[in-house]
Amino acid sequence: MTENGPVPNSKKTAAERPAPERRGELLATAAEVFAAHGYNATTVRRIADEAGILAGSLYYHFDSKESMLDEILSAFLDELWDGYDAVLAARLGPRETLEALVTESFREIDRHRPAVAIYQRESRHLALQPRFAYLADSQRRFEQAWLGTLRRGAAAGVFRADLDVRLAYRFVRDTVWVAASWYRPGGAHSPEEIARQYLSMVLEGIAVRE
Amino acid sequence: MTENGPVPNSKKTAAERPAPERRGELLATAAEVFAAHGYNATTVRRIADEAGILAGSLYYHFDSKESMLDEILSAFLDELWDGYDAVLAARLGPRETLEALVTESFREIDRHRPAVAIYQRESRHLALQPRFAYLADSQRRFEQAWLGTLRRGAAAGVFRADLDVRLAYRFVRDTVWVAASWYRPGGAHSPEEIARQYLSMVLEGIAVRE
DNA sequence: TAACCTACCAAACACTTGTTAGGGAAGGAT
DNA sequence: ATCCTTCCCTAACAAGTGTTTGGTAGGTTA
Repeated sequence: MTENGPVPNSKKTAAERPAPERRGELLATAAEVFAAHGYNATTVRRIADEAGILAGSLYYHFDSKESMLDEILSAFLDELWDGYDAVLAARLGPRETLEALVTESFREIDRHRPAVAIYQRESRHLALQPRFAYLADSQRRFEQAWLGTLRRGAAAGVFRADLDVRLAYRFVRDTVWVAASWYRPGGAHSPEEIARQYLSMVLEGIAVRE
Repeated sequence: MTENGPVPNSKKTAAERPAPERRGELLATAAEVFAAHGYNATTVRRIADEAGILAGSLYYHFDSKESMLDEILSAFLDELWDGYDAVLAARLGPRETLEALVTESFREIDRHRPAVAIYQRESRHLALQPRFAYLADSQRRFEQAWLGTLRRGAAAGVFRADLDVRLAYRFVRDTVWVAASWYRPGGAHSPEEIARQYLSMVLEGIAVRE
């Protein structure tokens, strides 16, 4: 029955994968626990507890703890790039592209907060494993999109040219994504409102102009 | 000899503590490994490997893995507050206080990069444990210092008053401290240079003024 | 009724974890 | 020569880890 003897990390094909509704619920609770306590500190028994089942029962739905993490992260990145690609395909000006990317990012944080938190915490060392190589790919594309926009803007005279572009890139990137560590859906501000204020700070600064 | 039978987390007194030079080296390598892989994912055998000794030998110098973490974090926070308190005691204007706090923060990142990285990754859930209650205290003082400065500046008309102050606080705080995740000592920019550019972005924005 | 599928449980497996106990080599002090 | 201190090793322990195996209640299909 199980022919995956010596082969590690064998993914089940879509055909033999069980009905997806329950999977989704379990992945959601797993993501929540991963985000709260970190991947390594999270035991499969804890996830199962939270879901109201026993640890072994998780293995009816998933190959391994690692494959849960894999599915959470790749689902998030797939959706993220759907949004980013739509923005980039519109070929707006640099400033409008930046605004759209920031807004889109906050929407993703709103929809995938646990996944974003996990990504931030674990992606650096996960990207070294072959299984999670797509994290490194994604990071490259990410840098390309943001850095390119900033460079275009500096060349076009809409962004300041006296700044180190890579510093500015990390500045904008970090500013946006660390929000996942404190953002709580259903809070006082909508994602769009947060994006508006963040953009105002990043673009205009917090100092009063004289 | 060891009278710490049922008492958990018993700290050794300064008198019975061994010579501090070796401790310092071991703490430095432990901090490096913690920062790279996360506290929970780091095994004491890994730390010992990196130090060229065996796992059990660590327990000649330290009570437990947790006490290593404790010492790393509290040493960092002690030094951080030495610097912050000096800045706050100077009673500068809001803008100058902000500039001094940011510059001081980047200096701390330069000197305690691993500790800062660990702090960011683990402080949230560590603060819940009684042993690490000082993390929560520190975070309260931290918020007080920064939020107070921003509020003073908004009232004095040097910072924009149309922004949500708490959003601005998190904005400034995060932009500064996440730098620890990519900063490498001895890189192209000195801490002061990075602080200068970050302050320029935070205060004036990255957009060109018309 | 019989066969089957889904989603779970109960119990164990091999392994890794932080930690401890006892010992010993090197070197300085007495 | 003896003692003491420092620093480490060897070898094990108990608890916790991810995972597997075989079984089973309950519903659906034939």
